[in-house]
Amino acid sequence: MSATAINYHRGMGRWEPNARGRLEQAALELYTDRGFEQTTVAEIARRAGLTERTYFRHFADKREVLFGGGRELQELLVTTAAGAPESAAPIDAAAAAIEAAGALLQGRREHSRQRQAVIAANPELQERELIKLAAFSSALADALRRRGVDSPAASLTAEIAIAVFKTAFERWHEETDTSDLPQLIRESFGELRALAAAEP
Amino acid sequence: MSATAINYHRGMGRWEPNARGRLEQAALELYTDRGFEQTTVAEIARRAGLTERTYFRHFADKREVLFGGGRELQELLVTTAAGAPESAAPIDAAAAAIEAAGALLQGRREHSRQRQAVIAANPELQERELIKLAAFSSALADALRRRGVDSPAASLTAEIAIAVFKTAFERWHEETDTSDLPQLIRESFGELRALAAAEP
DNA sequence: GACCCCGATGTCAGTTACTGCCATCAACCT
DNA sequence: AGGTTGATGGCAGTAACTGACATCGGGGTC
Repeated sequence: MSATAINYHRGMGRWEPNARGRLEQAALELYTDRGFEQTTVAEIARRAGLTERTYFRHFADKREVLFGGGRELQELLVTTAAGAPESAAPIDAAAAAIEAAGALLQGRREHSRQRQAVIAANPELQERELIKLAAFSSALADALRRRGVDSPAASLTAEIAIAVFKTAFERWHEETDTSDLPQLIRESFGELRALAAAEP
Repeated sequence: MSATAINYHRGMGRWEPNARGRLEQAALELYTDRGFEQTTVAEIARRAGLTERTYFRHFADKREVLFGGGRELQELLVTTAAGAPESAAPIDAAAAAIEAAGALLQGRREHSRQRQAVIAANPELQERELIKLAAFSSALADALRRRGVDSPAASLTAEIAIAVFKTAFERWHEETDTSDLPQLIRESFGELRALAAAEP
């Protein structure tokens, strides 16, 4: 196992490297230009220098090509929640996890915005987005349970944390100037406390 | 416009009446018995005494046949939220709406359980369920805004209300005895206040 | 009652997402 | 040198969905 990584120069191997990444970029471009429905998988593959059959070896379906980054985000959520101080209340551990995820996204603002514009234009893509968020919620709830939180409370806390994230994320994309996503998340959690505490 | 309804006896018209309802029932049966993926739209249509093409005139796709009842529920949510006392806080108006929806579902417990079992067994159906819930959330948020609630607060409150509904709905299906969904919803809203108010 | 229109359905052809199976061939291992 | 592996291509097949046109009983018009 000497220096195997040496072989990964452009064109050194039998195929161009990073086929997956090329597919993701080609898809985002085509979905942006023509729209999701007006794009065929064959076109995406052709632009990436591959065939349709190979596309489906990298992604389960036509939508999944936009959602590859989810795993990374989910792991960050889970590890951050798990790493919160023992003394932190469930909602605060969840808030810390959401903030960390926000900090990660802060770096890729333009990419995130372009991707979100594509998703906003198509209900099928919104469905996929929602089930990914539900998976985040489920993973976060598991992390809270590992902290000793009661099971239904963990589910509810995680759902609420994701709901807060959604509203902050939306605001972040709406704002024209370079705004700070973690800051927006903190503000939204503040709103949450006010709303839930409200007595008529 | 004399008694036109008289014509709606079984077999009196050119076609059997209630084609839509027959499709819904046939689909639920087949999805329950063989599973969603193992059922074709042609089979559903055949069991309902119709053709595949006619199925797609009643429902936009293979999944939608399970989600016809959504409009009714959404209207109840909106009208209940709108009808809450002016003095009620946003979260309380939302809670009242969710409770009313729960009361409606309480009547169809067995049907709801069978439907939910089918959905739980298939990710594509879960995606559709999630986007329907998101639509409920959006409609509820609009109703709150019409009450004068600040726009982001309305979104967040509605999202939280739906999250509470989801956890209560899940518990309702898990319990073996005949439990009361509105009661479970009230309990879950109580939990919410405790969680959001928690200070470490 | 002859006529006509309408609306729900049927028929058929076509596109496209997705899958299974087998072939290819450069890199790697022994 | 020879066998193995892994990413790819090619090809045929299924099933979801769509558009265009045909059918025909019911209800209204005159």
